[in-house]
Amino acid sequence: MAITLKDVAKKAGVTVTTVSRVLNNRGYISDKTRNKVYQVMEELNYQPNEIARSLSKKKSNIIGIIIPTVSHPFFSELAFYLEAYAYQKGYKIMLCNSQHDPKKEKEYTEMLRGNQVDGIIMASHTMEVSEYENLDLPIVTFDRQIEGIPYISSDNYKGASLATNLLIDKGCKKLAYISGSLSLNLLANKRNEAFINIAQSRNVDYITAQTDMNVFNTQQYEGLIRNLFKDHPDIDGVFASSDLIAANAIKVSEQLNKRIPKDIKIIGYDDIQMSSLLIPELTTIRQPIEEMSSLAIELLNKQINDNDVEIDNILPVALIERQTT
Amino acid sequence: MAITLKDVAKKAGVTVTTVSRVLNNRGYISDKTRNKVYQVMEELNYQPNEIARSLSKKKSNIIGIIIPTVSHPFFSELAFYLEAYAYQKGYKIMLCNSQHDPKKEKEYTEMLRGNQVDGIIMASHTMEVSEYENLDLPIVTFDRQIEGIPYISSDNYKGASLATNLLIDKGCKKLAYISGSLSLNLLANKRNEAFINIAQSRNVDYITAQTDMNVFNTQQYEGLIRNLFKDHPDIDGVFASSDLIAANAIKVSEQLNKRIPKDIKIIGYDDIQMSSLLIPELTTIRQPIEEMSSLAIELLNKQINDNDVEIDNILPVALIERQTT
DNA sequence: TAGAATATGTCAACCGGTTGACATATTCTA
DNA sequence: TAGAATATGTCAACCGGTTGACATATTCTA
Repeated sequence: MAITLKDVAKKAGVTVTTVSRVLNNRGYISDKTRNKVYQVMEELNYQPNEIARSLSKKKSNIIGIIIPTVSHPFFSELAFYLEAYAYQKGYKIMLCNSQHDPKKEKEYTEMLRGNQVDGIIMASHTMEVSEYENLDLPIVTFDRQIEGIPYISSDNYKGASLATNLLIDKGCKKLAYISGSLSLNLLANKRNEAFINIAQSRNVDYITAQTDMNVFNTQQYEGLIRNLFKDHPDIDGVFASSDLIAANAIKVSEQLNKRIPKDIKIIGYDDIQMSSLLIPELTTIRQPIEEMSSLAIELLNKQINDNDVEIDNILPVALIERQTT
Repeated sequence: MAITLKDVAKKAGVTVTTVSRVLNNRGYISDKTRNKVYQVMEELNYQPNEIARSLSKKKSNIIGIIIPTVSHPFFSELAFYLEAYAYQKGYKIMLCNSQHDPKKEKEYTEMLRGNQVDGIIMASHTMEVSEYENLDLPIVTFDRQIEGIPYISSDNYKGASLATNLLIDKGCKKLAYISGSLSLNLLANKRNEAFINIAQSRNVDYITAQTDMNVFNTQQYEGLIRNLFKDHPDIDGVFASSDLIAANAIKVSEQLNKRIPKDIKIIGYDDIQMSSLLIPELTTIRQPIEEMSSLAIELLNKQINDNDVEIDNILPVALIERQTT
């Protein structure tokens, strides 16, 4: 049977009010009484019931994170840092994999709302803007700009510019930009925009290709890339919107006997840990995943505590040159 | 201000008892009343307060998962499936990254206990056995055998046998087994055992190398492997205890101009998604990550519902031959 | 028509902790 | 010594939902 605050009070010879005062560092408490209470709690292996505390204080200290899939390397790293920084600030993380399915996204937000989470970090973006209005919760989004909601993004335009210019500077004549679906109005779509703008302004031939919305696995990436390379064998420069897509492009290039970087140069986006593990090591645009995570928790925490926050949070990217260019 | 059950009852013209009956499908409720209540809940955008329900029902429907780090590809995949299967059964996942730190592991279990989780899936194993006894919670462990606690593992001995025999059958004369720390008494250590047994019984020269306990990143793997290859340049067969370590071995081999599989053959363990993305594609021992996850949730669910469960759950492995052997 | 079945209401205790308002006791300070 | 400061207790309402026990009303069935 679970030990309650009442048991602690009884054994410590004080009232539940006193125990609560000790726990919440509220009011006057002598060191003698405080130590006695802590000692009894330890003896009884007492753990305050966070559910009861949440109900009473109307604060759960739980943050929900909704991501497309935690098995994707970018999001697994993001989840790792989010949890670490959240924990430092006394929050717990509830993990939700939406697989970019609007229905699941909606379900998860409802679930999180019912669980009285203190806030939501939204890194999955298929829900309609209007559906955010019903939430009445602190929210931080990644890569999506919604009126009144603070968002975090890396400088996508700059990143894509760096990548596209590098490919051109290194002599590429036919560029390809490979990404996930552009049908969501995400800030990451600026990568596509920059790619096109720069290719056009520098008079370089280019093509773009997108996956379907909920594509995160290797077979589908491979298929798309293989077809692209078959249809456009003169592609000699690839900019991919993620390192994972880039890794697939490396793979297909190898299979088609395109030497990297001699015959084809490849640039990714993210700089996930895996990118330096590839052979050849991937040149990529680095998103500061850890900083983004830390900032997300900071922004959310501020909102939870009714502090003002910056709405627009664009973090700098960096070009990380390795062996694919 | 949050809508409560009371508001719903008032607007629907029934009592809170009736609304509760509708919500919990308890007692007699006419279809007319049921529909009316649901309609009002929708109009008011009412979401039952799961915190209050958890306190009342003494069931949170939350499962804690403690893993070394979700950014490791094996654990990110595991976390993905755990969350998916848990959600199907009405559970929510609280994510905890322990980084194989005993102190953090202890903290997380305490935190989860305070949050009244219905159970814990433990895939991080530095806590003393005695510390599990205080938990009084349904638990499932991965890869660790603790008296009275159901565990899940793949057939480590079989997997390592398949790998070691394959290397020898393919002509390797000097084998190396590279793994994480063996100082924890984990079932995965049977891989080491099998490796040594088979090498010895088949009279093949071998060596083993281990990382420190909390090593999960590439630089440290690389350093260890590079030193190993430098000190033992005749190694021509590598069995790694994870695909991630194997990927590093591939990398270092390339750097040292060891051709794969001609000069050196490499086998991993896990068959994470990344393994087929490597160049050359990795031969590995497949752990059925999805099945293990599904089973873990099943075992935990049964315990939560006071049903008997199997303690020993060893899942079969498979040899997946690709290009590194 | 009597009794059973269906349907909803009344009532209040319960889950485990929090907290405001005030009372009481003791110690400290000017 | 009076008043302030420190320290703990008393009391009960509160958080939002659940539920048992019973009452009351209506409808159905033999």
